[in-house]
Order: sequence, then C-alpha cells, then structure tokens
Amino acid sequence: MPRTEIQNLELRDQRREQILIAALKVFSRRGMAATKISEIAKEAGLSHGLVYHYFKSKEEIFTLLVQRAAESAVQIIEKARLQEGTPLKKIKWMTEQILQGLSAGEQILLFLIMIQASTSDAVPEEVQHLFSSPEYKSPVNCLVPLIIEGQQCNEIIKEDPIKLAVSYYAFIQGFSISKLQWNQCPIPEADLIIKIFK
Amino acid sequence: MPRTEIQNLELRDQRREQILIAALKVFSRRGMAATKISEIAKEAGLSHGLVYHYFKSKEEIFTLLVQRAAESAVQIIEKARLQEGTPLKKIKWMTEQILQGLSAGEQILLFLIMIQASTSDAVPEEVQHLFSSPEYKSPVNCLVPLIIEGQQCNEIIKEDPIKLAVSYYAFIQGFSISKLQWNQCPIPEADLIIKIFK
DNA sequence: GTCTATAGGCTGATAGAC
DNA sequence: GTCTATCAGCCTATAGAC
Repeated sequence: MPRTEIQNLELRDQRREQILIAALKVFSRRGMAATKISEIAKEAGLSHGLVYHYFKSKEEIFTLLVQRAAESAVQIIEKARLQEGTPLKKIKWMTEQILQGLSAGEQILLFLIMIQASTSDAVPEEVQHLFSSPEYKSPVNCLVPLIIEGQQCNEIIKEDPIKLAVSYYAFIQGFSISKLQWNQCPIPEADLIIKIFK
Repeated sequence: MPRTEIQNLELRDQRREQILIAALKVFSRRGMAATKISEIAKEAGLSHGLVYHYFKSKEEIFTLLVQRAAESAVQIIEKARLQEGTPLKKIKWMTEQILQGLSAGEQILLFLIMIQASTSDAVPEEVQHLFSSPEYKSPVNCLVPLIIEGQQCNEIIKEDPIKLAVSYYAFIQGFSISKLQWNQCPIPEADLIIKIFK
C-alpha cells in the first residue's frame, strides 16, 4: 500500500527537521565554511545526495538556521516582557532562563550560530542583509525599552541605556563562548550579571 | 651592488611580518577555513607563491598567530600584577587597558583569533593541543590568584574565584564580539564591569 | 524517497622562469 | 626574492538507477 499524500508531507517535514538539527550541530562547531555537506549528512544519518533533495544548497540551510536563531533570541525578550513584576525582575527572570538554557540542550547552539553569522564575513549574502536591514530587531535594541522602564522607576542606574544593553548582551554572548571553550565551566547566578544595572 | 646578508635577513623578517599582519586581518574576519591563501597574499600586496616561500602552509600561519595572541592575552595580566595598588585597582587598570585596546588597533584582532581558535573544531591540531595542554596558562587561570588576593583583603566579594574569573573573561570576550558586530557600539567604563566583584 | 556515481570548479601547494 | 603556470585533491551540486 502506497503512502498517502499526508504521510509524504509528514515525512518530508520530518526529514527536513532531521537535517536542520544535524546541520546546527555541525555548523556551530565548525562554522559555515568548514562544514561539508557530507558531515551534515553523516550526522543526520543519511546520504549527501538526500540533503540536496531537501535543500537547494549549503547556504540555504545555514541561512534558515540563522533566521531561526535570530527569532528565538528576540522571543526570549518578548517573553520576559510578558512576565509579572518590575522591569528588573523581568530581566532577572530572562537571565535565569538563558543561563539555564546554556547549561544544556540546543539553545546554546542557536547562540553560537548567531555569533558566527554576525561576526564572520564568510557567510551568505542573505545573512549579511538580515543583520544590516532596518527591520532587523537586534537583541540589544529589544532590550533598551525594558532598561529605560527600569530607570524610570529608579530600579536601574541612570546610565546610557544602550551602553547597558550592549554590556548585558556582551556578557551573555561571552558566556556562550566560555561554555564552548570549557564545557565544565561554572555558570554564575543571574544576580551576578544583574549587578551591572545597579 | 647586491644586497648584503644582513639586508637579506632584514627583508626576510619584514616580509614575514607583512604577511602575518595581513593574515591576521583576514583570518579574524573570515576564520581559518574560509580564508584563502590568495586573500592573504592580496591583503599583503604580493603573490600567493611568495606566501609559500615564507611559510610552509596556511595552518602554520594560523598557528603562529594564535600563539602570539595567547601570549599577549597572558601578558596583559602579568603587567597588571606589576602595577601599583590593591588587587582590585590592578584589575581595574587592566580592564581600562583592554577596553581602550578594543576601541582600535589590532589588539581586537588578536582577541578575535583567540576566540575562533578556541571555539572552532576546524583548526589545526597544534592549535587544539595548545589549549588542551597542561602547560597552557589560560587567562581565566591567570586571573584567579589576583581575585583571591582581593578577597583576602576584603576588596572582592567572597564568591567562587573561578566563577568570578570566568564571568570577567566572558564579558571581555563578549565585548570583542559586540564591537565586531556593531563597530560604533558604546564602550562601557571599567567601573561597570568591576561591579561584578563587589 | 533514497542512494551511488560523477561532473565541474575551486584552492592549497609546487615547479620553474626571471 | 618574486612571480606565473600548473598539478592534484577535495567538495558542492547534479544525474540517474532503484
């Protein structure tokens, strides 16, 4: 009995996801240029030919993953804003979520691919456009309003909010890297980072 | 009149340095794998053949640069220890030096190549050995004694010194990346970072 | 849908002329 | 010391069998 249309569509999505997850793993450790399609295929447990059946090119896969990572970076901030409590409480909550996510899982891989995508020149044009486009909501920009709110209720020090946002995000990105450099490295409590706002 | 032996040696060193500086520029923006020898040659203003006259391979150039970067990372900490004042004053002085160095010059390029070398799997074996060898003095390890000193004179909070060192270094690395992502990004004062020690 | 075989292009590295 | 021409190997992407 042949597969139904719906089953085929499900299989298709499943395979695509399988390849994307494998690609995320390899890209985040080796970078876009050094990653070979054969490595992605091997990680996903299928032939390299099949990868090209589901995706047009290596660049397409990379770009897709970067878009996802960018979305998820902004999402966590949006989630924080919906949280109960004062602005600083929201930031603390978010920091806890992020630090926890860094400890395990693929959350850290999304961070790493974002760092690679935004710091390397050796990425597809589409990715470069993504970051330079005016619509692009950078995590720093998303964070600024929350910081200003905190300043208005005297919870956060009266310092240039952009400077504070950049510093905060630098911390987060720095930790992702530290974790990669030294997998067992101790993770600080959210309070330690929050100090920069006081 | 032919060149003397000494002039030849000078020329040789000069050319090597010229190539190394060009390579640092390209590597730090494109990574080890995505960098082509022809790009290094072009940046240095000479033919690709000549690069191979001075260096055995692309990997050799990359490894050399990483070694330099590793040395310079530790050097700044050593310099700080020789400074006058209390431990926290020394750390503050060092932070000012680093933040200033990030603003311009090739100091930031050394940071970036260190980050690449220590976070990517796509680097020469020698580089991987460098970081995993027991003799390797990581910046975090070099910083710990200074932090402990500060704790002993009640200048620094009684928190796991390794955790503090990791956090400090995470910030520094994170900031290098932020600078690359957004060249005009505001630079915080050293005091803002020092807060994590209080 | 999935695989294997292979074309085509690019790049690291070398050889040899000047 | 410096350059240009060239080789050899690898990797992306495709074609075609099952």
